[in-house]
Amino acid sequence: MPATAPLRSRKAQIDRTATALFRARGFAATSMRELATELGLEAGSLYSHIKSKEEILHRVCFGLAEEFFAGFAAATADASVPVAGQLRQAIEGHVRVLTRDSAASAVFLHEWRHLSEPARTEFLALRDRYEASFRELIQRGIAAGELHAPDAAFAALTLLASLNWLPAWYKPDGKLTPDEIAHRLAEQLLGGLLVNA
Amino acid sequence: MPATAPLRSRKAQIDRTATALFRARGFAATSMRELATELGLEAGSLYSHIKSKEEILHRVCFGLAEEFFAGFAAATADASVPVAGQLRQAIEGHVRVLTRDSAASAVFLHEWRHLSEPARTEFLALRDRYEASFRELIQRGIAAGELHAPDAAFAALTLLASLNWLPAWYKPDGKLTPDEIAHRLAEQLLGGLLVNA
DNA sequence: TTTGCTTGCTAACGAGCGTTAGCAAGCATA
DNA sequence: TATGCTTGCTAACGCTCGTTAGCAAGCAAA
Repeated sequence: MPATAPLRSRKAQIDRTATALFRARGFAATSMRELATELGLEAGSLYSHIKSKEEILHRVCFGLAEEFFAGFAAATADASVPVAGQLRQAIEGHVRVLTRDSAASAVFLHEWRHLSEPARTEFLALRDRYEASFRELIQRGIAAGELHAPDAAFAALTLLASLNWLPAWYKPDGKLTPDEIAHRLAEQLLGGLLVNA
Repeated sequence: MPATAPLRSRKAQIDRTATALFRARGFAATSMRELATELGLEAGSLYSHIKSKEEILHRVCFGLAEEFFAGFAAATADASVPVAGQLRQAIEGHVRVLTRDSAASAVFLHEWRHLSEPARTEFLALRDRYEASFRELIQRGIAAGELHAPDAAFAALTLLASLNWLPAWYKPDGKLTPDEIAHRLAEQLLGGLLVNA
């Protein structure tokens, strides 16, 4: 009995609110009653829209994984671009996803461990594949003489680490726009990678 | 009725085991019964040694904070060392703490949010102070012409981010020793900061 | 031998958890 | 008017949670 038509589907509202709570309190410490209250509902009512608490987490984690892959694919689609440029675009794409929905990103980064099997293993496989993509890109950059690093795997981990800390401090109303942040991060991180820094 | 004298106090054993569980499952998802089982005890027996579940978390978080501050103080004690050298030592000190007890480090980095007030606010103040120390060190390095970065605060966040990802992938029996990791991280991160990279 | 500390047990408490069953109101479509 | 989908309620289920009370065994010091 909705008084006004919901802007998005109720399910999407639940996902959004749950994501914010999961980020703030953690998945395990967020109760369905808390989530329902935040939405002005009773706990039982949630189950008209979702199957389980974990289903929400699953959707958030795998949904964001898709976004990250899409961003990387777009950044590396044009093979005529120098590898360093592709890496810069991949960094900016990654940051764009992180800033577009930093709550979901934080959940993606930290709460996946509460997925039960086999989802957990599937998720880790996706994450490994994503990291491998960066590693291979850096490797190609080293081979092409555009980048320098003692260890591509090490460099990839460090690079993603720097980026992934972003949701911990990013505020949408901060003085830096997402694009400025992305650009600055790319500059600073590539400064340690580019041959002629 | 201990058959053999405990190597360390029972309390310390509880802390260590709890830390490992908190890291693996998260604070909220770790039950006292699980912790007790891991130690070969019943849940109620834990309370002969500790006051509460949160007390363990408190000890771990604030204990590690002390270690980080001690490392930083040692790294920056000698004012005759160039600032870049002090920063390198601070990085290595930070990595040393992270690798010496990566489980406790992971808890320190991610589970502090389950501290209740006022401990939570106190903890965040400590963390802010630690970040500020790095920021000021970088600032001094920029002022002295030893480092270059568009924004010291930004550089400090990025630097700590790279380091703090370490507990997520560090394995004590990996091919790199803690010192090698520390050195390599310092190289790569300073490579983007040093004037003559 | 007495005292007291450390260590551990069993049993239970009140509370909160995720989830389900059954029902019903409003709405769009046929 | 009839059908069925969306949305929401109340009440309750079985279960697990952190924690406490009361008791007792082993040991070290007095």
